[in-house]
Amino acid sequence: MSKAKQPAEGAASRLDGNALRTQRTRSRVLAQSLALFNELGEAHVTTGMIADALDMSPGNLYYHFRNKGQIIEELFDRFEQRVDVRPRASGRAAEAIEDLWLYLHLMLEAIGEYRFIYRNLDDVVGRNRKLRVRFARIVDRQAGAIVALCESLVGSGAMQARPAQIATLAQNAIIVSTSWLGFAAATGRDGGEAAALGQGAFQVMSLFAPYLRGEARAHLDSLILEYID
Amino acid sequence: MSKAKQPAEGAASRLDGNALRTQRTRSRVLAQSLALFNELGEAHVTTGMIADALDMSPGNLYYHFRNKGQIIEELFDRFEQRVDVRPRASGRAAEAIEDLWLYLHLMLEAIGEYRFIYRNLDDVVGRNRKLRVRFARIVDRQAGAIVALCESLVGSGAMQARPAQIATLAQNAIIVSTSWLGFAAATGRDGGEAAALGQGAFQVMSLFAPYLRGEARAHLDSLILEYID
DNA sequence: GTCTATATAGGGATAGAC
DNA sequence: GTCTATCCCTATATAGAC
Repeated sequence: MSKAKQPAEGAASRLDGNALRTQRTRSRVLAQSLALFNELGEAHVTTGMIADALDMSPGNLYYHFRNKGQIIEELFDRFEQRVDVRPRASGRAAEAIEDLWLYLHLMLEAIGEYRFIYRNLDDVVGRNRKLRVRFARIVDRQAGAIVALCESLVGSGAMQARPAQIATLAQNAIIVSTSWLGFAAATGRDGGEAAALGQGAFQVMSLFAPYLRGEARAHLDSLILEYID
Repeated sequence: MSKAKQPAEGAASRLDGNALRTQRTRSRVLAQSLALFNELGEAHVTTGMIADALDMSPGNLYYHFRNKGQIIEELFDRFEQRVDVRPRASGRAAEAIEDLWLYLHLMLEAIGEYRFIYRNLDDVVGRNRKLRVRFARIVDRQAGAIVALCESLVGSGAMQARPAQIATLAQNAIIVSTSWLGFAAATGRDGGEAAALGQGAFQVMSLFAPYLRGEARAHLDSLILEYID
């Protein structure tokens, strides 16, 4: 499926100095692109800006990447791996709520690291058939993970919710996680990325609160208070 | 604050035939722009496409509007008026839940009509200082309206929630309302605008369900079932 | 008020030297 | 592998005739 990306490969298949250098340059481009995309929005970052930031010529950048779309797709690859986390699912009630907390926390961190994807979902993902399908699959996995965590909570008596409610709850949790950063930016209240992330975690966790029972609910409240200071 | 927009005004201040025609042309441009923005996304609609769709020359379009940004701002004006709805707030419990339902429904409709704003919040609103402030004010009003409706529900015993919970709930309701359409499009499951809107209403209303008590909750469930068929 | 023609600018991408 | 130079296209916006 994936073809060789570098032209100079037929002669020597060993990883010589040049190949290493190539890989390093590609990585630098990806890292710099991610930083600029996150800061300015993908559409407002030109290939020239990326090259400039690396003291590199535009031509050289295009030696390593066919086009701008390829940079985006490779960043999406990395995000896809980064976000593919199997949640821990311990049986005990006291830990189940922390499992949920941990999982959502990891998701929000990953979203923050690759927020250019979420800042403009429509342009980055919505218009690219391949990415749209892959993104939908990521969302499905996330929903599945959240549902499993909720079922674990229900099993231990810490949560009270019917399957249909859990499904809707999981959807809403993903929507809020997905949209919070962009929403905060659009209303101009992000006030720093760290603050926005903490507030986002609070918003997401509060979705689950009304379904929790007994000490699980108190436990969640304390986790929230701890997190947002 | 707002200067005269048409040059031919010093001579005759009465509304003669030309002035009427001008206004009509401006309206046609705005309507066509809205349709195209909603369909393709603001960034992907050129002034030439708008002119073409109206069998009009680009030059003529620029006679009526200084630039593309002005079209966007005037559409935002219309949206701002469209969305500025004071919710009804009746005292009785049975009606209070319908007041909330009605208000959210109206919001979702308005968002659907001007979905190009929400489809790409960052580009349309986030980068324009004036629009960003105005959008934040709209969100504040919406939050205030939802909070008031919830307080009314609490007062009549139909809802059980503390003020802090209500504030967070209102925020989440706005985030889901705001983001649902874009999210559905990005995951490729919108399956028609009407369906997406109904599903969005369902997602939003389900946020309130766990805080409702007694027959109010049953009432909401029936409203939801009715709405999504 | 509307048109045609065009100036202008930016950014993606390529050619060819080194 | 990297650079310089440049092509090419698209889109905003303007000039000036009718």
